[in-house]
Amino acid sequence: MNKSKAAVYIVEDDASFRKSTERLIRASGFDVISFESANSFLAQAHLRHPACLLLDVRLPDIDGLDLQHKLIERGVSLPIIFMTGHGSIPMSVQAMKKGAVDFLPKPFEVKELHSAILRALERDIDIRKKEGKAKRIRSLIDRLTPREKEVLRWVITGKLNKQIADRMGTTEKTVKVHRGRVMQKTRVKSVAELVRLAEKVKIPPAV
Amino acid sequence: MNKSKAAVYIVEDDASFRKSTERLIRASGFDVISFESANSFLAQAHLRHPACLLLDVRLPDIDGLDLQHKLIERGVSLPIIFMTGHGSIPMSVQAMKKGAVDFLPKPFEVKELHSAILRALERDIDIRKKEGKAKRIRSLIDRLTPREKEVLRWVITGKLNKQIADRMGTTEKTVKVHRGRVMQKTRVKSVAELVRLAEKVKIPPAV
DNA sequence: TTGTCTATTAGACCTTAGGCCAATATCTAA
DNA sequence: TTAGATATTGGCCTAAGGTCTAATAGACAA
Repeated sequence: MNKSKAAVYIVEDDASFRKSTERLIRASGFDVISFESANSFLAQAHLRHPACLLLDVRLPDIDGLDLQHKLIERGVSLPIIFMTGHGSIPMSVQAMKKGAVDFLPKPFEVKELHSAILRALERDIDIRKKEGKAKRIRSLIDRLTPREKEVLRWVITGKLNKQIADRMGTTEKTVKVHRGRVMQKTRVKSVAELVRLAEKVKIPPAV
Repeated sequence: MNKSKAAVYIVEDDASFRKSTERLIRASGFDVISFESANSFLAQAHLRHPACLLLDVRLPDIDGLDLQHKLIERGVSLPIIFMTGHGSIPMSVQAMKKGAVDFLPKPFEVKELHSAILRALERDIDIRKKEGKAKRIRSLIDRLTPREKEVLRWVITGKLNKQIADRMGTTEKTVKVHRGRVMQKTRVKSVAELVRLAEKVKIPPAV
């Protein structure tokens, strides 16, 4: 949406390079928050969004690639653009395999950096949107009782109430009640919507 | 499945390197089919599968990266492993961005090549499986008449027959008939299955 | 011209789904 | 012990889905 409010995190130990890059990015209309080490960045409790990370590979404490790995492990899906003065092909390949948006050898063109940032921010917006949606859906589904969840899985499998009752060892009447509550609690008005909802949070159909 | 029958295509102009690589891969139990130029590879009418492509970046006719691009344009989803003696970081990054499985600077370890091939073949199997499934589904859906397709889209949106009839300017009866035929032709027994089917071939719900 | 495919509609009939009200039983937390 | 959540079932009634038979009509191909 409003990209002028987007944040670009920079983790770079070379002070002069960091500052000049900072100025450059600010000039493009982004907010910049910089760090001179990986750990000081990790100490950040809260990340803004949309945002992306401009990351130097060689750092005093943690290697840039290791930081990338740590973020993935923690489930932080912040798009990363690597910068490096002494990179190698295997290094760049590894970074890209793990989902980096780009890998820029210093010195690089301002245009390249700018386009990489735009791509990274777009990706962040995309991811956040999906994550947000999945979160909202999960919170709805968490309100279902165990029995209701069971019915949900059979319903999205396409089974009739009668069949569900058989498999669950109960009566059709009971299934109907559970089913009705599932529809209420998940706020959908049709099985089709329910199936789509379940897909988004990867609830598999029952056996 | 049976990886011993997998094919590895090699496109490499350096004859000695090509032959030694060929031997190496054959020793791992794969079939190898090699070419000394991109065009001779492109002339191949039919690709085997599972398979992957070991591609040199610098070639006499077409650049390896351009070949990758051409394959993508043609909708050929063959996993590619690049090899190169004079590569650069931007080159490897570009290749990876476009979906290469790996990018190996010569000389590389046999182990690396081997693991890259295994990953590439697995990816190919995955892709083929999905493509095959999508193809089968599309062939089912192609047998639907225009009117039936229209009904299909409304059904997977979760609309009632009555509502569909309104929007299509016809009667509920007619919708029921179309709907019944859609279920028959697509061989599903429930709306839930139909929704899942449509998802797999990316048929969007109606407005 | 004839025949097939497609689209449309009707009527009859049966099955499913879903909502409303009421009641019972269990279990847990306050 | 009591209130609340959960699971269960029944009866009753309406709406919606699904199938079958049958008929009409236009488009297109042999």
